[in-house]
Amino acid sequence: MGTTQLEAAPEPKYWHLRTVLSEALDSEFSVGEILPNERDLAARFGVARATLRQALEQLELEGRLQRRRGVGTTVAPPRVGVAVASTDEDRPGASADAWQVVDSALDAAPAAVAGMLGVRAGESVHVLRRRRVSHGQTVAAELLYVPAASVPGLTAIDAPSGPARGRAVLRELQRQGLDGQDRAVELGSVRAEDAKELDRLPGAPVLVVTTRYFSKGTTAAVAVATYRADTCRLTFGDTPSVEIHHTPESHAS
Amino acid sequence: MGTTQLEAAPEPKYWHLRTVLSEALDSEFSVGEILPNERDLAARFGVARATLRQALEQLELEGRLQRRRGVGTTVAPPRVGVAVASTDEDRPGASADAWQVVDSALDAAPAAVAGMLGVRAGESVHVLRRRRVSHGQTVAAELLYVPAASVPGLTAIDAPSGPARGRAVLRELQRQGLDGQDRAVELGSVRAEDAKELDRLPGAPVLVVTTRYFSKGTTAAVAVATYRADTCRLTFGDTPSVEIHHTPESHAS
DNA sequence: CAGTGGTCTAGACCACGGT
DNA sequence: CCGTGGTCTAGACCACTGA
Repeated sequence: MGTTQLEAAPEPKYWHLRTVLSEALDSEFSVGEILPNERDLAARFGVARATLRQALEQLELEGRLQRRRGVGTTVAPPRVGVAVASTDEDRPGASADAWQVVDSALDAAPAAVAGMLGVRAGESVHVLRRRRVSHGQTVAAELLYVPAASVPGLTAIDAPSGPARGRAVLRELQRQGLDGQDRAVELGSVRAEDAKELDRLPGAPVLVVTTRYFSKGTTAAVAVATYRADTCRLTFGDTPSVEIHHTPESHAS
Repeated sequence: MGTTQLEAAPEPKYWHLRTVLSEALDSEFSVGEILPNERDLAARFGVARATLRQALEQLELEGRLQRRRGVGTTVAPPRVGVAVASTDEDRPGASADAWQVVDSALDAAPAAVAGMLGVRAGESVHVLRRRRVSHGQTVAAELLYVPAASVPGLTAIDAPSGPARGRAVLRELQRQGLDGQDRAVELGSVRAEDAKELDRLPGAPVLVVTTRYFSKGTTAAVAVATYRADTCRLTFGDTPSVEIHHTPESHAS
């Protein structure tokens, strides 16, 4: 290729590109602005499209870019802070704007979940599908597993499944009283099933938050929530949604 | 390619491959076992190496695989749970085994950090480099920013920089009394500088934990810690390091 | 429809680890 | 030194969006 670079750089091209583009984003582009298409950009930098894409991938991972098939690549807004540790997250009333029940049914608990719940693997539990919307965008999809034993007062008046039933389960769970929570955060990839709802392709990176709800010394429920890693910053603590300038590349010197 | 698959699958090859490999890992491989090399695997599945690599990348992201140049691809152990919200994380005595001070110096605070600390951008603050070791492996690198105003009692007896000075800063910070913390977790990529320490290539995914320490109503310090996303599960809450079966693909139905 | 990003291929060479 | 994964290329075709 050309003789543009004169550095003795053992630095990969895509990484250098990432840096160059990152700086360009800071200085020459504004949020929402659309970048030149990948073929043009690759040509402009004198690299193959695959290499250019590797750099774009990084920037998307860091929440700097947003790419949509058929549309283009745009400059992403700073990540939104979503509060994960609010105390009354599951109270249907208080959290109506944060979580909405999509569906509910009785289903077998996966082995990992069954273990945490202390029920037999494959035992049927309530499975609530919930969705979290923030700033007009779905930022998280969740599966909430509630063993029948945790909601003894649940009547059969409501339908056996559906959103209404789900809300009834939540109400009853809340009525039992929850005295503690326990969370873990790890990196994962979107299941094909959640991909559409989160408007991402299968395999896109997500932050998986596993929550255990305790009641009277036992694990009353387990929630597995997947947050879009590109657009979300999970906040914990007393001051939930303080706006912080985004931290693209882990931290600067 | 061959006529092995008979599905009308609009599913990408790499995604299908990921699933197949994932199941194979569950049933036919044990932790630490070394997989066939990428060229062989690609040939075996009748795909290009790039496609095979895309599948491996996914599995590595999910913490199922570990790839090392010059060595090979091995089956990764379940992610280790690292407690992030323990109350006395910064007490030098109690956390000696978790965090170790690598270095310390006075340096300009990056804009984002300066904003949180309430100091002028570029103002000189104590910058502590710390490292967290778990199960004999470095799982996190951290930069702790402490403005001079937060450690008024700091004497000039110790060296102006170096690990010893860092420990002195920590001691003094602890002596001032911290009355609260505030955390945010987001996805990022390893800086080139941290890459070596974490034994990862630049750009590898990390969980960036930004912590603000409060004292007497003001932000006394800010820490930016980057955890290896492939090997770590961040835990919050009362029961820190309970072993949970890993959750590879966000969650199973 | 044209234009975008997403997938896939079949090569090549490089950087690194261990022998 | 060889074998490994990591980078890079130059193409091709597909899936989706919006005019």
